[in-house]
Amino acid sequence: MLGGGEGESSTFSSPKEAADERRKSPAADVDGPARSRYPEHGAAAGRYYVPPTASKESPETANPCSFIPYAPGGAVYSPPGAGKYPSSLHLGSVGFAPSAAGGRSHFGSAYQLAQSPGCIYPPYGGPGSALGGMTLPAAGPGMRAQVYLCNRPLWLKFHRHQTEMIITKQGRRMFPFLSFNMAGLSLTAHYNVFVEVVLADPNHWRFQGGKWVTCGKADNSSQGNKMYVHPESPNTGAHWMRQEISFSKLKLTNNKGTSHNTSQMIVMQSLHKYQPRLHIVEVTEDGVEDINSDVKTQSFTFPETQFIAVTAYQNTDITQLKIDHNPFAKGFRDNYDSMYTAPENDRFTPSPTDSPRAHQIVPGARYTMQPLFQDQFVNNLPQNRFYNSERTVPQTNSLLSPHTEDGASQRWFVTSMQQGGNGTSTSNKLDLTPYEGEYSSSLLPYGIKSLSMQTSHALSYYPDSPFNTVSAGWGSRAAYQRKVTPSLPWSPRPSPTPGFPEDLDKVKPQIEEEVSDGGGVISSWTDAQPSALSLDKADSYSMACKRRRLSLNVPSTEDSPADIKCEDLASAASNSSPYGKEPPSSKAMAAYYSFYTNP
DNA sequence: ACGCTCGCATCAGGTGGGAAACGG
DNA sequence: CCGTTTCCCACCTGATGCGAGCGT
Repeated sequence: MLGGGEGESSTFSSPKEAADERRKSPAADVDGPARSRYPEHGAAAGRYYVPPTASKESPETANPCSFIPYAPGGAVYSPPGAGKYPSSLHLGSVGFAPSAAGGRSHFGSAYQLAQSPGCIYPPYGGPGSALGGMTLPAAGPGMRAQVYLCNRPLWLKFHRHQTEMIITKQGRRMFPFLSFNMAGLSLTAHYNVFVEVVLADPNHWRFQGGKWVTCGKADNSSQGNKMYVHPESPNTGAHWMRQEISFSKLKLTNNKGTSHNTSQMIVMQSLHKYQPRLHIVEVTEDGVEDINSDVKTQSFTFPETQFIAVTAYQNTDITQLKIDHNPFAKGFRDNYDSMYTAPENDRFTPSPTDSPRAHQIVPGARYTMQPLFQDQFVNNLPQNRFYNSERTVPQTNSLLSPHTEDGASQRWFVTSMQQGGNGTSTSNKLDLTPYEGEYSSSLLPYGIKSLSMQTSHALSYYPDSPFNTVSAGWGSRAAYQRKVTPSLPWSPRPSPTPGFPEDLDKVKPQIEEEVSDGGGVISSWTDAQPSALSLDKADSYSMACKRRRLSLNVPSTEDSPADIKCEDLASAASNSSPYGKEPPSSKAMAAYYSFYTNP
């Protein structure tokens, strides 16, 4: 029913067993042989990520969509001994690109790079603007991979307030968690996929006066695991590209001495800023690095996933976002019940009948939350139904599902970096421009066509969700129609809204504006979407926040416009193809899948 | 009888809040 | 003293098992 997922999972009697089995793989075992190739944890202390535009007071930083330091010539923190690796990791890959003459990295080197002290954020050499010109490379060896941050809109929401991640002794999951879609891998080649978390800057941080300020130097002596190998590693390119690759089980801890579950925990220090990085390493079939081959490692960095590790939340805006978006924190939502019992007129938002975005506007658990919730937790699907691990659902749904009303469905895409290639880019900003046309069709072969929308049961895990037909971008939502109650007043799709292209036309320029504009992004969006946002998501959200604690630094209401923008876009995209009976137009896709690229 | 779906109960585990403990 | 960390709590989700109901 679910294509390859079930078949593969059948190998193991349980997810745990499957994971254990995979862990036997040298590559998958972070403590095993493969791992031994990585200079261990202590070395990570010296690795920093320093955005070229460094100053946190700069507009670049202030703008969630422009904080990405892609300037090729950007400042890079380069501790002594950092010079060994190509400074090409940031938003790019090391290797794989056939043309990456100057930047290719040996397979083994990539690992070292991942673990070695020194700079991991080399100048971004991309052109900065791949707008519209981007196409997916044909599958095959030697091509560059593209990686999409599936839940990027959610990450952006958090990033605007400086994301915080709780760390505990026993380990705390990340929220949002990392979730990617991949493309451009060789279908038959085997890859290890893992996440590494490194210091983002050399500072120690503290929350003072309602904002984060640096406070001395970071403790470079941090020890412990910095890597989390995806439990499905190693696996084929086809496997990785089939559906979302999520790291929902990844845990963060401050317990350096922990000896159990080290493979699932990343050790970090409180009040330090970290930057997760995704690595894709081509390996042999048995998961061993092929040291005889060149250019086998690609690394991707999404600046919006940067976060400060804390043992207790500092910024109440972050707390509120967590509560609003993390289903496990539903118990802390104070309007959970009222959202259901309140009369239509008393709600914070009209029913979706009035607007396809209505469910995103209400702060209540089952309104605002659900789509994001699905996004993040689709990964918790019974693993044995898929790939025994943190998989979600087939990319089929995530890419073309019409049930993608939430902006989280958008995929934010990073192509592997072309070393020394088109180094003409002077862009210091994240290129969020929706890519045009060809991408959708190029990507389709990886499952979109092969899997039926109805085959996915991802939403079966949210049977009570009125939005379970809404793909939140975790991409993977498929219609779970059986349990959807058509009579629900907020039924996400009472009548698919036609005219998506028109909406899209409005949305796309706004996104571009957001990307290119520094701090004015939010306001511009707000101004541009007077009616689209008429449901006052912003107001709803702010109201919700007002009923709770409010942090001193940023008015909660500022969140809304940006949030809406992302969600609105996805919503528009989803409307273009009700229930997936027809794929979105290339135009829709262009706006729907914005991406980072550095060809 | 058998297979399937569904609803319910149970349990494990994740969540932030808040108080207490810790430590510089 | 104050900032940080730890622990416990109530609440929630998700996985699982069981039995009832239904159709073949």
